Amino acid sequence: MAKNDHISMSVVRRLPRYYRFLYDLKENGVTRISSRELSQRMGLTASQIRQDLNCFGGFGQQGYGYMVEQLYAEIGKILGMDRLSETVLLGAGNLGRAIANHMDFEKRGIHLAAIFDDAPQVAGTLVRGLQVEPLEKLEEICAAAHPEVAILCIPKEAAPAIVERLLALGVRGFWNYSHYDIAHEHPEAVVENVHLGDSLMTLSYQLKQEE
Amino acid sequence: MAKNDHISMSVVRRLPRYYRFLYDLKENGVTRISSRELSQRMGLTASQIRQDLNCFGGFGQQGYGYMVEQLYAEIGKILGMDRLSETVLLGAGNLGRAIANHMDFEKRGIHLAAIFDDAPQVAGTLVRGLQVEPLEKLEEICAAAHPEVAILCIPKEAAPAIVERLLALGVRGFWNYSHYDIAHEHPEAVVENVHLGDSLMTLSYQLKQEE
DNA sequence: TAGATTGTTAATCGATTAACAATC
DNA sequence: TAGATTGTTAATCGATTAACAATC
Repeated sequence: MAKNDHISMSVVRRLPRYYRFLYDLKENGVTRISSRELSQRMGLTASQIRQDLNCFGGFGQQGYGYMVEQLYAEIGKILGMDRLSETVLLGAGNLGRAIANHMDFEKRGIHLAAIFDDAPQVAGTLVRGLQVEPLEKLEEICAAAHPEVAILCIPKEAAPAIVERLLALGVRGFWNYSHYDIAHEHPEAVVENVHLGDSLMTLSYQLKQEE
Repeated sequence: MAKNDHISMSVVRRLPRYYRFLYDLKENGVTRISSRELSQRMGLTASQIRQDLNCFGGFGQQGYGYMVEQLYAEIGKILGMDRLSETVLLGAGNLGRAIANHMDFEKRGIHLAAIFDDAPQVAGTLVRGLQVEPLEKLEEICAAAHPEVAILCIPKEAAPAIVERLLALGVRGFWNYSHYDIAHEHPEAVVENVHLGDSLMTLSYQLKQEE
């Protein structure tokens, strides 16, 4: 499918946004769109949109534009939304429970198979219909579910040991809310960090500049 | 304080990570560090660290390195961690409540003054010691608290009207978990988007590439 | 066909890395 | 002083924008 084998992360990080805009266009009954009109709606240049899309193939039609539904489907495939990755969630504190309940996992290519936490307040409770399991059952449950993704909503201190166990169980990707630097310690892992505190501090910086 | 008046967002987004690493070094009793050693710990180049820091001033000492505690304090000041921004949270669903309970707001320069939600399940309940207020009290409460930041944990459809009201009340910065494109609609606002679904989709993309 | 818009190459801009003189 | 390491300039690399030929 890919025209080039290496696509820069700058491009990849724009794909989900294209995907969302195209979904909205589709829902609003728009069937075709030019790079120029999409660029105006998204606040990008038309040139960038055409460059981005052409990393993956010629999805448009010269003189005409892009078919919204087809382009939406193509980007979905590129992002891997045409299958579900088995996934386990580590940590059922405030954040872990909110992620479990809030995310549209199936629409994001994820199937949540199990949730783990040792804390007595949550152990055994139901979260999104799943019983929170103790960590000692990690190996047993993962041997059956074969997760390739783990979501880490655990404290930094707990992360190193759990990451080791998950890697040994075949987990390849981490959606990492902890401050443990998985990518640096395990270069073979695929890591997407979500550092909410960092994001908030960046907002603070920008506010300060405006004064 | 700033040497240059415009600092690129590429640099700014690295600052919170420096801040975290320096905090850990400080906690571990490290008093000074060279750009080379920090670069090895963080997985950056020494050159980039020196370039980044020099956007804001000469914090190091030639032949010696950087004083950890001093550098930590300087970056904190640059990020605005030396004061608290009054902040309101909109939306006390799964995500809003988790954000309220989970974030170390005070350590991130934020004071959470009020939480708003109209849903009957949460209206009037206590979240992080604050009573969830109905949206009709937004103007009254903001007139007293003068928030400059709003955290949006509300659905996309609810966002446009609420953003208008918040801007009219003097809010300048938005920590935006919704899919409403504030920055595009209101170029004068400072916006930091947190699009968790987008982040998860980029993880999915990266996993797919590895196969 | 004429008009429109893509796909793609070339030009520009910005960010990162390398090199080294300044200096502690 | 000699050694180390910064601050800063220059070189490289990568990403974005502009331009235009291809083509629907």
